[in-house]
Amino acid sequence: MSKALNGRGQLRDETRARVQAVAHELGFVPSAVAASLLTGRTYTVGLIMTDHHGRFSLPVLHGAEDALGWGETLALVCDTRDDPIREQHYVRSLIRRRVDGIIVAGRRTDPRPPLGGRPPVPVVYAFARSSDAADCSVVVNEEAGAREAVEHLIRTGRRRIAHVTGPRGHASVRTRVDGTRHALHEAGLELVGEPWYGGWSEVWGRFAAAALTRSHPDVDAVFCGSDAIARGVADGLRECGRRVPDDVALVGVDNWQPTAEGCRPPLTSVDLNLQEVGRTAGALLLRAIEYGAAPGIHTVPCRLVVRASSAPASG
Amino acid sequence: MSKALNGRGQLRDETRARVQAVAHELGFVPSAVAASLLTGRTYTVGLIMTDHHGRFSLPVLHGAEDALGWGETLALVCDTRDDPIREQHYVRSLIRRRVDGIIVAGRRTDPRPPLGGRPPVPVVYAFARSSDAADCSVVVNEEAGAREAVEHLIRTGRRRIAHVTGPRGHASVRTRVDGTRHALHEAGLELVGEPWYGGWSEVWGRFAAAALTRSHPDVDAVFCGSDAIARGVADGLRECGRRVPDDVALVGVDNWQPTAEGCRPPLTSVDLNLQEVGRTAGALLLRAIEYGAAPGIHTVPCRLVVRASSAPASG
DNA sequence: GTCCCGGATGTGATCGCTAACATCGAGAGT
DNA sequence: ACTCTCGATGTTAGCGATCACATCCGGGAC
Repeated sequence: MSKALNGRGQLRDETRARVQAVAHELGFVPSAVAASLLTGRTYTVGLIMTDHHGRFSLPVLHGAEDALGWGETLALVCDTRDDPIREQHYVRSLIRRRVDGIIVAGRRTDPRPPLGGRPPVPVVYAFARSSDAADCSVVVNEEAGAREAVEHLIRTGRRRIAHVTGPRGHASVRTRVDGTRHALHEAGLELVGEPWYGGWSEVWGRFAAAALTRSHPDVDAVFCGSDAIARGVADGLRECGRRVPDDVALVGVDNWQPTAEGCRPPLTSVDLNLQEVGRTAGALLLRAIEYGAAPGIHTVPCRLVVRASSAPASG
Repeated sequence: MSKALNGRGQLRDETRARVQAVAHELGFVPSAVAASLLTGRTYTVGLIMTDHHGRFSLPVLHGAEDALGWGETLALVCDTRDDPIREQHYVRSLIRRRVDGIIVAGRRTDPRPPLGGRPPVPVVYAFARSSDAADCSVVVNEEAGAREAVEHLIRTGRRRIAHVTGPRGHASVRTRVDGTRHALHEAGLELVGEPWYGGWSEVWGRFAAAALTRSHPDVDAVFCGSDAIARGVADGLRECGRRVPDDVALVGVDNWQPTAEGCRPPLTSVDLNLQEVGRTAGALLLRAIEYGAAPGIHTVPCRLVVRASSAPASG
């Protein structure tokens, strides 16, 4: 019977067909539970996510689903709401369920402490790497992303480039500042003023735009640490009488559709390729499950999505 | 042993403690797989979602997680990307895995065809009800939400109220128009002009605001079909020289933080209570699993979140 | 006619746990 | 003192698959 349904043993085609027909007739569906008990594989992985807006975790989940083969392997999704107790709880629950592996999707790119509870299965950290270098992590190459954004601005004729970004404490913020400086330096340019550290919000973007216009009226481009900031900057600049992109070009980060396309003008943005992060994490996890762990930090490139906000200067 | 760890059989406390201690020492974790095989319950449910931004599904997932008791019962998440083939595939996969039940989270409120494949387990539809009335669905009371929004506007002194909303084809759009008309009628008022049907985007909101200002310059409030539209309307009105909320009050729908709080001024919005929808769906599913199905359409109320955009008229 | 061979089919042990049943032992009732 | 009972502990079948092995059968070779 198992032979007929899985096509494993050797038996006549006709027999196989008959068994399958009867099975279908009876609505019989073999139990994956019983198979798991014997083989030790559940074809199920845990996906631990820590952000409940899902702005980062969801694309990761989708990528992972792709890699896990649409239902071949399914994901048990656990939202920890950033609570270590809950995380611990979920990990135990996953272990009890004998998942084949675990993906941990972060919310910030700062390294996070590895999963507690000594999971006896492979773990892959996605987006936020584990602070233990012996773990397997998949991260976005944010520095290259920032560099690409700035190079794009330079290529389209901008020279006086400022950087308005999020809170100093975030690893992403520092990395993006480094990338920005690097790209400018390579082109023989300097950042206009210091980086403007603030929040991730539009309000901060508007405020920064006003201040920036006062202190550096000659700025002709702003690279922003997020789409929300960029959108605030766009509105702020417009209200100060600067035209985007004619007077000032803008590039954001996240390529978050609602913000990037609602912005006036639509926003050029660095896409963090989170789906690809998820896909890579899923693929690495599968490989780790079958052939053993592949520790290290795996990097996925960003992708610059060009829209109207960074059109070449009219002059 | 099973008795000691689950505290089920009757045995001396000391024995129980000793067994537990040794088990912990050895890092022994009992296998839920084996238990499921025997008891027939996996303490796992399927969550089928159809929107991959997750703007609707994710809150539903969180609510469901609450109801399912943080790890007591976990959810296998499947994103169908609105593809019936993939949905079918996932359902089969869930059945093979012997999930205890399935939650189907929609993306639009229009009734959807019930799940194919005759799942032998309870199914609860969340947000989008099943078109089969014999199924169990949890939906938001959008009409009451619209009514509440309009009543709020009336209570704060508005009389000339217009409605800018999404595409005519959507059930939500029709329901919200009905709620709006109903509330106005009860107060002895009439909608200013016809409802403005369009898209869900900011662009449409901006366009509609300009047109509305031209055709009905005396409008003192706009109830919008979504936060994105409302935000567009806010920008459009401002550019036509109307002040929000002094001249025109605004209310949106979705209470989607980034949009509602990024808006100038911050947006009063009807919260669809999706988390509560998820919680109810989870609770109903558990009840259905243990005591049999509770068919019918269960309704969850909306919640009006008041922000600056609907402050009473200054005059 | 007998033997052997290979493909087709049947059989049973096993995965890890639970629940029902068997057993055991000590204190109480007669 | 003997049984009776009840609470504590030990034993075992079986959940539903898989896989290795046993069996079976027909045909070809000798």
